[in-house]
Parts: sequence; structure tokens; C-alpha cells
Amino acid sequence: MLNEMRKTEELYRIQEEIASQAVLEDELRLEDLKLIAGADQAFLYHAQSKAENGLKAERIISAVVVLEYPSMMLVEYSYSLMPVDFPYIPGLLSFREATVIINAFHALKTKPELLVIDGCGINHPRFAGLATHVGVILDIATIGVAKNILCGTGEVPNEEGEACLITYQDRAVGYYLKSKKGCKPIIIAPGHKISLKTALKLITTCVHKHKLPEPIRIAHLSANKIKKDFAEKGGTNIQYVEGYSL
DNA sequence: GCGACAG
DNA sequence: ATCTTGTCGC
Repeated sequence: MLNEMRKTEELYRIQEEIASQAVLEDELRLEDLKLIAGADQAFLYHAQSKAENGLKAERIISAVVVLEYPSMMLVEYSYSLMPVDFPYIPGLLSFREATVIINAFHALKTKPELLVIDGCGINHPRFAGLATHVGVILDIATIGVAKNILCGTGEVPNEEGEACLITYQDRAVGYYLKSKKGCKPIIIAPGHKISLKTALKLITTCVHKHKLPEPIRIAHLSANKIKKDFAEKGGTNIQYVEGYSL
């Protein structure tokens, strides 16, 4: 009990350290962006799994896709599969998902200049969401795109294309973006090495026919395809994901 | 004390 | 996140 407390305090300290290292200014110009990546995770369970350490999921898969900017054509993908070793705790998602994303990223042959991650950026209780965490560790520009808000408040946009600033503890930490009609707004926030405004502008250009921007949407499809392959065949070698050939 | 709470 | 078919609305 007391031990758990101490551990949480340590994790908070790590997040505060990461937040202090986050750079919220643009590292690159949009005109120079050629390759943009997206990362998303899926979980694998075992039929006979027991709730051993309180972790239901057995393994986690991270799929990273590299797309050409701004065409959004798929260039390459990579993935990493590892055991799950940390529970889902709001505010501490990084300790569950960061490592597998980092491993998948390292498996890429082509290095993108920017990585879009599903989850929070600086719009986080300690200003160190998953995108910020991964960005600082890999030392690359990242943006966090979430489907639900963790903290902060702001007006909610109603018209497609409209964005509203989100504030948390008197700090501007992100935007609500009404990406499509009839869809709940998504949340955009800088992770690392990018400004608030550029993060919003960039993600806006990545929204095509769907609610979610292409990097994350394709990464999500890929992660699920890989998961299905492992569940059925125990391995994967995907050649396509809904229209995108690899 | 109570409710909220990325994936 | 995950389980899961059809169905209502833009």
C-alpha cells in the first residue's frame, strides 16, 4: 500500500521531468515535411488467461505507419509485440504503451520527421501525455490526437472544420477539432518539438474522408490486421490495409 | 467525501 | 482498449 504510493509518486516525478524537457516550438516547417507517421495499439488476450497480476491483456501490439506528406500514401509500416506489464491508469498511460511504440518506431527503415500518436500530448495533468513522453524519449516531433478528453476545458465546436482552444490550469494545452459533421470533436495537442498552432494546422491537413486523421486511422487498421493475423495464424505479413498496398 | 478519468 | 449486429442519421 505505502509501496504503491511511493511508486506512483516516482512515476509522477518522471512525467514532470519529461514535461520539463518538452519543446513546444516548431522544429520543422510544414513545407519541408515529407514523411509523417502514425502509431496505434491493439491488445491480444489468451483464451485461458487468468487475472494473474491484475492485467487482463496478455500482449500489446503497436503498429507504426509511415505516410508520404501530404498525399497520405503509405510508404512503410512496422510493429512491435510485447507482454503487457502495466495496467491502464488514466494519467499514466505512457507506462503501459510508450515502450512498445518506441520499439516499433525503431524497426522502421524510413525515419519520418513527425509521429502522430493516439492519446494526449501536453493536455495532461502533468503536461506529459503519451505523445509527449514518446517524443521526448525518441527526440522527435510528435502530436497527440485523442478521441476523449482527459483534462482541461474549452468550448465545443459545432461546425465542421471549427477548432476551439482547450485550457488547463491557465495554460493553453490543445484544441477541440470538429473534424467531420455528425462526429464528436477530436482533441489535438502538441507532444514535442511542435507548436500548438502548427499541430492543429498539420492534423487538419491529414483529415481526409474520415473523422480521424489518416496517420492514426491507417495505424489503427494496421494494428487490428496484425492482431487478427496473430490470433489466427500466429504471425503476420500484411500486404494491404483497406485500399493501401504495402 | 464524490465524481471524473487518454487507451 | 475489448466484446459485438444491426441500424439510424449525415
